[in-house]
Amino acid sequence: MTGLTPKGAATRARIVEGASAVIRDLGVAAATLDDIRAHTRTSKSQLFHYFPGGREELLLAVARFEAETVLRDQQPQLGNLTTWDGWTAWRDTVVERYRRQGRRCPLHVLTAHLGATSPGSQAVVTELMQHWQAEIATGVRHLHDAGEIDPRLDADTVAAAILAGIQGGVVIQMSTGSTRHLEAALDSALDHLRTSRLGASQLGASRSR
Amino acid sequence: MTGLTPKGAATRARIVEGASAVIRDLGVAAATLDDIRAHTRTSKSQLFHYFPGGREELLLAVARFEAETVLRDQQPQLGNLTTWDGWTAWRDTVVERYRRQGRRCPLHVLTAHLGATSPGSQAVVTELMQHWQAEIATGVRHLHDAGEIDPRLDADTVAAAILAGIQGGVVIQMSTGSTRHLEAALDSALDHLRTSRLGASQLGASRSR
DNA sequence: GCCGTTCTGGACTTGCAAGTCCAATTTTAT
DNA sequence: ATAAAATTGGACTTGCAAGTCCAGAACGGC
Repeated sequence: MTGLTPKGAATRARIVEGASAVIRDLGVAAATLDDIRAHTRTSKSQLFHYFPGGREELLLAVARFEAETVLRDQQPQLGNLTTWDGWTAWRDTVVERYRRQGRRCPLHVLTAHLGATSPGSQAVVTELMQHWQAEIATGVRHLHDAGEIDPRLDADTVAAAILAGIQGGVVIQMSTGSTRHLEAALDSALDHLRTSRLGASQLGASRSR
Repeated sequence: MTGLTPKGAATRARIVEGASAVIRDLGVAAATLDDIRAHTRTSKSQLFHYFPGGREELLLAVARFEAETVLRDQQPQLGNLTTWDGWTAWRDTVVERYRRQGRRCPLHVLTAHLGATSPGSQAVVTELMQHWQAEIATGVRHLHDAGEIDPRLDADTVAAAILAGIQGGVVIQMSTGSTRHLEAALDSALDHLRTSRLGASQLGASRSR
C-alpha cells in the first residue's frame, strides 16, 4: 500500500478525482470503468493495479475523497464557531457550498449505492458524521461557556440535531433542487439556540460567565 | 393503463411488493429482474407486460409504493398534531417506524439510484415531501392558534426544518444503524416549539390561555 | 360456445461492462 | 550501468442481466 512512487501516487489521485467527476456527471450506476478510464487517460490495468478490489474498491476511495471534501469546504468557518457571527458565517458557507453543488450529492449517491454491498462505506460516512458533529458540539460549548444559551441544552444532542437538519436539507435538495429546507433547518436551529437563553432566564436558571 | 382486469392488477401489485422486498434485501444495484421474477413467481414477459419501460419503470413504481407506505405508517398520528400529546405520540410513531425499518431505507436507495437517470423519481419524492410538510405545518398552526408557541414562528419554515431533521436522521441511521440523530432532531424541534413561547412572552408577547 | 383480449411461460438474443493477462516501458536502488 | 520493481497499454475473455419473441392458457363479453 505504501509502496507508491510519486508518479504512482499522482496517477492514483488522478483516477480518484476523475472518477469523482464522472460519477457526478453520470451517476454511480451509469459510470463504467471505461468511462473513468477515458476521462482519466489511463488504462484498464492501471485501474486494477491501484484498486485490486476493482470497481468497488475504487468507489470506496472516491467516497473517502468526497467525505474529505465536505469537511474541507466548511473550513475555516466550521472551526470558528465561537461567536454568533462565527455561527452565521458558517451557516452561510454551508448553504453556499450546497447551492453550488446543485442537485447531485456524490457522497449520498455513493453510499446509497455501496451501503448494500460494502460495509466500508458506512464506516466512511460514520466517521465523517462523528467528526462533523464533534466540531459543531465544540461550537455549542463555546456559546455555553459564554452564557449565550440555556445551560441545560446538551451540546452533543443539539449538535446531532443540527447535523441531521443539514443532512436532511441536502437530501431534500437532491429532489427539489432548492436549498430551502437546508436553510430552514439551519435557521431554526440557530433560532432555537438564540432564544433558549430567554426561556432559561425566565425560569430562573443562572446565567454563568 | 386502466385496462387491467382484477387478476392483472393483482399480479402487478404482487410484482411491485415483491420487488420492494427484494430491493430491501439486496439493494437496488444488486437486485436483478431475475431475482424479482423468482421472488414473485412470475415470468420475464409479465414483468415487461406490466412495465413496458422495463427495469426503470418498475423501480419507479416501487418508489411510488414506498412513498405511500411512509405516509401511511405515520397515520393517524400525523393527522392529529393538535396538542402537545398529539405531537409526542407522532414523534414516537416516527421513531418506532424507522427503528423497525433498520439500516436500509428503500426509498432513499431508490431515489439515489434513479435520480441520475429518471426525473420521475424526483417528482415522487418532491410530492411526498410536500404532503408530509403540509401535514406538519397544519399541526404547527394548531399550536399557533392555541397560543402555545411564539406567534412569530412561521409554520412552513418550522415544518420544513422538522422535515429536514427527520430526513437527515434517517439518512444518518443508514450508516450508523442508530436512531439517535432522528430522535435528537425531533426532540430539539419540539423543544424549540415548546420554549418559544417563553422567550416571546419575555419580549412582551401576550401569553394566552 | 365462440372470438377477441388479456395474461402467462420460458427459451433465446444481444450487448456490454467487469475483470484477466502479458508484454512493453519507465523508474529506482546500488 | 544494470537489474529489480513499479508502472503502463490495450487486446481478450467471460458472465450475466436486460430486453425480445412467440406460442399457449385463461378470461370476458355476447
